[in-house]
Amino acid sequence: MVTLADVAQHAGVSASTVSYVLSGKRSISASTRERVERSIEQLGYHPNAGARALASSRSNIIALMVPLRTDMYVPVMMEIAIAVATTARTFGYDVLLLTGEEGPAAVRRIEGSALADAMILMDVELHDDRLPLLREAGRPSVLIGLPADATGLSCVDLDFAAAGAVCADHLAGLGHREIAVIGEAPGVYERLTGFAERTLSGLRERSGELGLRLLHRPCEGSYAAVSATVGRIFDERPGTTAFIVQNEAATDPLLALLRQQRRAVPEDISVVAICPDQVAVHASVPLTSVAVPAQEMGRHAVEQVVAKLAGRGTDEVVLLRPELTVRESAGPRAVPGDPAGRVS
Amino acid sequence: MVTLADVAQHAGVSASTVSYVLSGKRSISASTRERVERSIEQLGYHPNAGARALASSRSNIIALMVPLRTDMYVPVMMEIAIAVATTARTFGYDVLLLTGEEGPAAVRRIEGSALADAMILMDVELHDDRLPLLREAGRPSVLIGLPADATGLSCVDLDFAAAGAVCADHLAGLGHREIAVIGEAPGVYERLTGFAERTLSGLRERSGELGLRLLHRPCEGSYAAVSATVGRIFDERPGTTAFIVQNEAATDPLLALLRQQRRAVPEDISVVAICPDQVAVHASVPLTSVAVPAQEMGRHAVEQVVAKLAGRGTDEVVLLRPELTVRESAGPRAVPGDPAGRVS
DNA sequence: GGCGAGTGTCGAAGCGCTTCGATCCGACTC
DNA sequence: GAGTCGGATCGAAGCGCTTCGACACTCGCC
Repeated sequence: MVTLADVAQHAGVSASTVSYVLSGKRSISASTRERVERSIEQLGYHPNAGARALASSRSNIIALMVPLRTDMYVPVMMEIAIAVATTARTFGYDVLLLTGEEGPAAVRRIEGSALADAMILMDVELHDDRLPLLREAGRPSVLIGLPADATGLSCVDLDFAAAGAVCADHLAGLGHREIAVIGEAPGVYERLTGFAERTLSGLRERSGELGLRLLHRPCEGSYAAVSATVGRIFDERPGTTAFIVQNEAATDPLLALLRQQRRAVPEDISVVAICPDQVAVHASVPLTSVAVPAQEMGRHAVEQVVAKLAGRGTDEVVLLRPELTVRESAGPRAVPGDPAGRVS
Repeated sequence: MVTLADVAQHAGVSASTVSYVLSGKRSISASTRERVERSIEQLGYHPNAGARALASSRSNIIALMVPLRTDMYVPVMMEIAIAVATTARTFGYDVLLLTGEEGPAAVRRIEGSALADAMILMDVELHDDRLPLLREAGRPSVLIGLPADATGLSCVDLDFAAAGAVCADHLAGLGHREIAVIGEAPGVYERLTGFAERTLSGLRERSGELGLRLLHRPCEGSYAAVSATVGRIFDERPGTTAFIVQNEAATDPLLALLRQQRRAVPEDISVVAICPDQVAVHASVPLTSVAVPAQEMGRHAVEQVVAKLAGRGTDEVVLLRPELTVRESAGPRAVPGDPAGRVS
């Protein structure tokens, strides 16, 4: 293995000079720098990560805690994780993948072992047991999600309340008055991750202002569950003309069901989804949707954590503005006896 | 930060003794061990990862290279990644998440910097440019997937050829003679990852033996694409009575389409999928399927890499035996004019 | 022509751990 | 009771890097 000393010898300088060439922390004459760089190149030198971490007490690693479960909103998680990894690389950081399994112990372990310089947590619950540890930790951290109490913490998330409001606005603008909300699986609400509730409260508030009738039902993503839920919704509110879906897995079954029931989308029933663009685009009817900006969240989290590591940056809650993209699944409310209402 | 020296002082022993308690590499009297362990506990000591890596030249980190793209077979990838992370922890390893973006450079970087002790590569292509580097690397590696030339490398993968054969067997056993195969997106074949081709060749071979007629069509996962593909299939082979689907994203659209065309599954048309169990279970008709054992592959890869790190274990290609689970989507072929054929 | 201010480079002291002898001591043998 | 063996512990030497203070040298200036 090639070491700093090898490079120094090859370039005819001292080890510290090579180090300064690498870090840029002191000025080095152009000629020396070039010589050193050539030697590095020729010898194929890579600094030893362990030695560097030990000497500098910075590992250039960011820990990313992903949820253990692989059943829910997987594509979003994956997209965030990959965005985190690629963005981190552009700042010279690598990413350590931790699963939620270890819970708070993982935070302690990372903190204690100096394995990572900072942490990014996904899938944060409202009252997450890791939060107290993070607050008193010596290392920066950023949450993707929004806990009940965010004081002393940095967070990045979609403004789900605003997302709910945007959906309500859009459907109200199209003339809809009775709206059904197909939510995440009951388990998501039980785990108190918050985002589903925030959507709902934004939705409820705006619906109140706009005079919409809202019916909310949590729902598993399976075809059977969606079928049962939709059945109950139409039983309870036969006048329902629009759905808002916040459940990646439920979109396809919902569209399939409506088709089967000979309810045309968007002519008879409008559907607005809150989901990644990818899901919206690939649906059997391209979905008018509010995007969950997974990549942007990942990128943002890294940028914030890197800023903190650089001494810049403070604790702040960043809620990304939701953007509704009009596709084909939502149209004006069909007015009974008015065929014009069925023109898209 | 608490150091080894702090623990040693607190326990009234030398630093090396503490180290040996931790590593178990020399025998330590029970009383000393207990004293040291109590001190570790009380002080909340965690060994510094960098120092440990430097001194021992082992980082206790396994690098995992995941594909960059987030459009294809995402759930499988995520499941593998999480299985790798959790399994690695049980062996005392952490996982470094690398994206395919860097390509061969990442292999060199990890190798040179000693950031990780070993590598696991996902989404390996038939002629992957990383393979030569891995062969001459000083660190063990395991591929999830199967390249064209696996000499000098360890691989774990599902035996896709056998999976294809199992599907053919099952459908033949139910009396089907004309079978259509809906494959992965054309991009998957172009990238030459191999698994799709292996399925196909297994399928073709067994079909030949059994006298089945096979029609294979690559297909994007979108509803529109599946619709077009299925249309063409029925045009070309009106006698088709069964589908084999190897494309997670296409299963739902396929079932929706068949329903729309009033072809009942499994009464009129049988469907067998090659996909993760989760997808099969959640489909609108629970799918008879050959599982892609994501977790098992991840676990296996880690176990193999750990064995190699321990000096045990050799280069070997492990092809997991496919298992077909009978659910509800495949039944006996409907014999024209024989209503009994429609009894499941 | 000597002084201060830069500028570029070097040496050495660690960072916290592992690991290799070396040492110590009690138990056992003949 | 001297000799031997082996288990338990210690000391010290690094691992490869960063970083601080020191040093040498150049330059412009009064």
